Amino acid sequence: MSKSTPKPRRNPVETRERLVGAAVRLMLRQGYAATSVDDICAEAGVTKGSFFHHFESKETLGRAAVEWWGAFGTALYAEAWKDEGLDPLDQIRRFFGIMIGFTEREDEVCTCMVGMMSQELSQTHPAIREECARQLDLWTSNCANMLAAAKARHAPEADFDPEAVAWYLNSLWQGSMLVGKTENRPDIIRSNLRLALAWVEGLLTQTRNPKSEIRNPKSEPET
Amino acid sequence: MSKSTPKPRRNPVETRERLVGAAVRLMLRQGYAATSVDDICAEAGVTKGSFFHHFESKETLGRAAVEWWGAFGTALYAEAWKDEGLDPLDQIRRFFGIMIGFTEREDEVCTCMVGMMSQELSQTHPAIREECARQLDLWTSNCANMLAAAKARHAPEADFDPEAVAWYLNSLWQGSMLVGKTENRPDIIRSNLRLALAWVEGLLTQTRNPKSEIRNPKSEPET
DNA sequence: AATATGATACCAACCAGTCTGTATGTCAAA
DNA sequence: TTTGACATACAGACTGGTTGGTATCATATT
Repeated sequence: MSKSTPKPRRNPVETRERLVGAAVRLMLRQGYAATSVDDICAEAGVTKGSFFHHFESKETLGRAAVEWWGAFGTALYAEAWKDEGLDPLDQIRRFFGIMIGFTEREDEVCTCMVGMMSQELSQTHPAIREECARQLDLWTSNCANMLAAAKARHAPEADFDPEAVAWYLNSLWQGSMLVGKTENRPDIIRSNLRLALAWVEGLLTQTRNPKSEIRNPKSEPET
Repeated sequence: MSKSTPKPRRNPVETRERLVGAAVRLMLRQGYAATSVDDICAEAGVTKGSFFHHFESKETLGRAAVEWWGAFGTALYAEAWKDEGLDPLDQIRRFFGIMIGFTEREDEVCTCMVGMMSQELSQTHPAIREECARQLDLWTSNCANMLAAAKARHAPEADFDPEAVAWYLNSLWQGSMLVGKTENRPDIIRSNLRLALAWVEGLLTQTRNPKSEIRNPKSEPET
């Protein structure tokens, strides 16, 4: 126990983490462009030389910040699907519970790094846009898997496409955080999530779609 | 007819419009912070002296740009409710049709000034956040009115709160544009809108909610 | 003449990124 | 175990360019 890392002056791993953490904190509040490299260095307690030793550019750090947020989210959601044997519908319920919990943190605005960075940068910083897209893909495929499993178990006859529903829920979640932040009303987010969960539960108790003039359209991905 | 404004060199109204238009075009692409006053002046073909004659600051112009976008949107949606006698459910269908149309414009990214500005600035520029909130309020109350009218006419017994559903749809719309832009897949937006319309139609053909364990929660606005 | 517009030059602060130098840790040879 | 060469990690002054905003002056419209 004499060798328990006695606070070395140099700690490249920690320095990197501090920079990424500072970037997440500042950019989550101010956005990307309004956050200067100097701001980040000051927040992290690190100098500029160090910054550019670890990251080749501000954009590179931006990407790393989005990645960090993705890992953070994945860890949060993991609670929902950690139990192997759990009924997928209950997993979905937990999934919604986690999101609702995220709106209930004190003194923390309910917002998403991926949504913020993509909204601000998707048309000018392709590398960051791609990283954001990767994170959305991840969320959606996890969600679609739960939906597909729940459908197989509870309503194999139901007429919905798990992936389309997953994109729908992802969009609703992102938009809810945006609206909640704009209106300063996290209760809207919770209300939206409850309506969406009820809808999903409805989809999964449907044995045969009763009368749907409107059909679920085939998706048409372009380029 | 001799006095039909023979192209005066000075035209404060037009100058103002050119500046607002330039700001909308540039900020819609690059965001607020990344768009400089010089950029805007160049795009508008106007000099800086003129800029600061018409707007006291960049932030003031930002607000004006959000207002402009709101008016632009209102004009678009007006198509849905211009016919006095139209069945409110058909108004809603038109409403969705207008949004779908908005995703189908060629060479134009489907995005929203209000969502962009609010996402980037809501925590640092209160005045702009408030203007964005005003625009969302407008959209939502128009939408809620249609829903309430449709409910009164088609399903007075139905168990849903028009305002909550309107916020839900607003969130879905905003989030869909965000996700569609991130993924470069406008088809996701359309798919989401179709699912949402089907859901709304379902709500309105509901005579008595069949079995709803999950109830529509009372909203709890804070501060 | 008075005022509303617009043009131009200019400013101090700030920007991302570079450069040069120094401190620290590592590892192999002695 | 000591030494010393070397790569990594960090410090901070500096640079060329840009930022939002101002001061001043010119001209058009009333």
